[in-house]
Amino acid sequence: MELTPRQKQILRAIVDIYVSTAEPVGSKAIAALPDVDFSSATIRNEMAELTQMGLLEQPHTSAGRIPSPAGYRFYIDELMQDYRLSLDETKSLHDALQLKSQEFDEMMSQVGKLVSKMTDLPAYAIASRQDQAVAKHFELVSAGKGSIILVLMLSGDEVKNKLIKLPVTVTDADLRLLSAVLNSSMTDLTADEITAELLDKVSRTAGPAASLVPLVMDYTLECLRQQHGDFHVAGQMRLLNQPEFRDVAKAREVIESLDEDVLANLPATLPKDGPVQFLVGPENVARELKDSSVVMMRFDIGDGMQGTVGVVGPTRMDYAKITAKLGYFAENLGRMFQKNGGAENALPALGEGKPGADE
Amino acid sequence: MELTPRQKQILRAIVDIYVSTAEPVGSKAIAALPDVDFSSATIRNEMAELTQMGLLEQPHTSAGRIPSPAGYRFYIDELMQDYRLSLDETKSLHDALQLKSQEFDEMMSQVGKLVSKMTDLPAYAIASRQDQAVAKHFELVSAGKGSIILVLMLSGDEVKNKLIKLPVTVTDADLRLLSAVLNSSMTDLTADEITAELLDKVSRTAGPAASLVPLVMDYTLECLRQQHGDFHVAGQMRLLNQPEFRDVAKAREVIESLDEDVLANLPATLPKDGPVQFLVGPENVARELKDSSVVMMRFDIGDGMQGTVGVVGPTRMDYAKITAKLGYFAENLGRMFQKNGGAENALPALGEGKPGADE
DNA sequence: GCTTAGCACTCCATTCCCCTGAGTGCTAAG
DNA sequence: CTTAGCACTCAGGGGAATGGAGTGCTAAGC
Repeated sequence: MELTPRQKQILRAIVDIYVSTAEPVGSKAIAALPDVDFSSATIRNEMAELTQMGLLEQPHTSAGRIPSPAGYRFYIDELMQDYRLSLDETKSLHDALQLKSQEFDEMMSQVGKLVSKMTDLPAYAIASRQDQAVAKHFELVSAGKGSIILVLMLSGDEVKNKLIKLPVTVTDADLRLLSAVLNSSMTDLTADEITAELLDKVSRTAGPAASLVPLVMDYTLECLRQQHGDFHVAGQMRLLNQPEFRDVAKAREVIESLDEDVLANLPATLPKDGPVQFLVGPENVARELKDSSVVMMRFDIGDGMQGTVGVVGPTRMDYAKITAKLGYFAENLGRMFQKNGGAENALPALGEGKPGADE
Repeated sequence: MELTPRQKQILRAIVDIYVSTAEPVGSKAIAALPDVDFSSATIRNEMAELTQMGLLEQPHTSAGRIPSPAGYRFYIDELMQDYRLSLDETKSLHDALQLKSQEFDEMMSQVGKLVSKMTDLPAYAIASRQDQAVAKHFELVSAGKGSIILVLMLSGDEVKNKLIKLPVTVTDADLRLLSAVLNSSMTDLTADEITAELLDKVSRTAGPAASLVPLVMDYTLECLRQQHGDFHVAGQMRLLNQPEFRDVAKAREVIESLDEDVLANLPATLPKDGPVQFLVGPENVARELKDSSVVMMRFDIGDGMQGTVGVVGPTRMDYAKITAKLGYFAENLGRMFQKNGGAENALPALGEGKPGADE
């Protein structure tokens, strides 16, 4: 798509104005801009052409123009300028960026709420593994009443646990033996490396508690295979702040798809190329989101984990500002999650960083 | 407040009709009911009196009547009849009542979603302790890189864990000694029973790892003192399905208060007397909820824990049906959470019941 | 004395219509 | 190629008219 510089200027102006007013933009409004020195008639001609090209749309004959999805896409790819966060904005972002919890999952949930609050849009956050997980340590603790608790430490200091009911009577000594065997044979292996033969071999050396091996390892494999953490959505109702969702029915459609569909389409919620990705209107797979846009950004958590935060809003979204804010989060969240940062950690009062899973 | 039988009949009819239609009820509508054999004029007279008594309201002169908050309250206290769930309803409740997760907190969150879905209203779920918690077992596991993971088993098979950075170098033997000391001196004690002196004494016998004692015990005390689990809200946007919230601004007010205020007012979200409690309109402490009602119900989780589920909706709510549904949940959730139910467990395919906290 | 038919009255909600104003596309002149 | 001018379109807002549901009151009936 080839646009003349003037066409670009007009398209950018239309996007910018429409994003902030939510009203179709007329030729006069553009002609009135300070750095525009051609008449509204000229602009009308250009606008007609841009409409022809599919970059603009007209709600009705006697209205101004609004950007089409393709128009937004062009804007994002070629016209958008880096938004510089104002001092006030930076400050309030910085102030908000205090994660109270020390529990990993709880932190992710707070991240979602935070991003939602700071962008005034529904947001989501999710953590996913980049590396293959391995078990680091097995611990079997008797919980009385014929059951034990399996505490499983994974790479990345994740801790999982599960109550297991004992199918047979097992002594403490048996449990200790089993723990020892598991810790010597089953640690540092990815899910793929844990073969049936290996399991078999371990069962044979596990002594009286051998019957527990399948129970323990089933759970372990389940944990190792789990690529994604929970999907945390927050601030769905902020969608109602957007004029395009003043119609409750529309809002509900989108919000419901957030609650349900996206969960089923997890992969779609992760950016594919680059740290930031935009899905404009119909670019969204989910039909319910065809009039909405998603901006998602990746951030680094360390320990072979990566996080993704995203916001959902009307296609008429301030992509530049949202990107800037998400970028701020991505940068600083990464730092906050890096528990090994120690004293270098730029943000104060973070406590322990990322503890294992908990609560 | 003394009402004649006929007045009661009329009030009940008005509530029932209004609840299902959301339209003010006129005298004719009542006269048309099958078991009403007095004329609309009589009903008008009675309605005037009920209005006088403050049990009914009139949106405007030429409209029918709607129940006032006091009217709802009277209805709940004296007129409401047990709603018998239809076979279909029971079936869909039963079918929905499958908690996929085996993690406690995750289960509570699912309970919230479930209740919301089945009542078509925003719902919340929260767990709280009835008994004082005590530590059952301490486990310290080296996590490499100069840090350890504390795994703490509490009464009720709750498991908590936390990553602790070591201020000093500690050998595995030191850790084992510390574990042993903690397990022999610090288990089965409530938060109150863990005195400064006791801590002091333990520190003195803990050997080289004594400096870890405060770190470990601070976290332990924090866990022991925590009376409530997370507050899980779900389905906020279902409020939009209610005609009284077609005005987005009103819905937002309520939804926002759900997200924020209620968290701060935790105690208010637990029923005070009896297993079920109704808060009608202005009976709500939060000003934002003064036009809404809350129905909350307690259920038993076992292990010294209790759960509370509640729904939030317009004062025009089908209190009887909601109560029946919540009751169904309360009864069956209780059973599902009782992990000791074993084979008697009425609902199939529940897995392990309530495992410790996790993820 | 309670109940009810009849009736005048009130007032909300809907519809219709008109009008205004913003914005366009086109044409012709610069 | 740009721009002034102009006829045309159409959404949205502001009454006015209309219909209808519901009430309160009065007077007659059981």
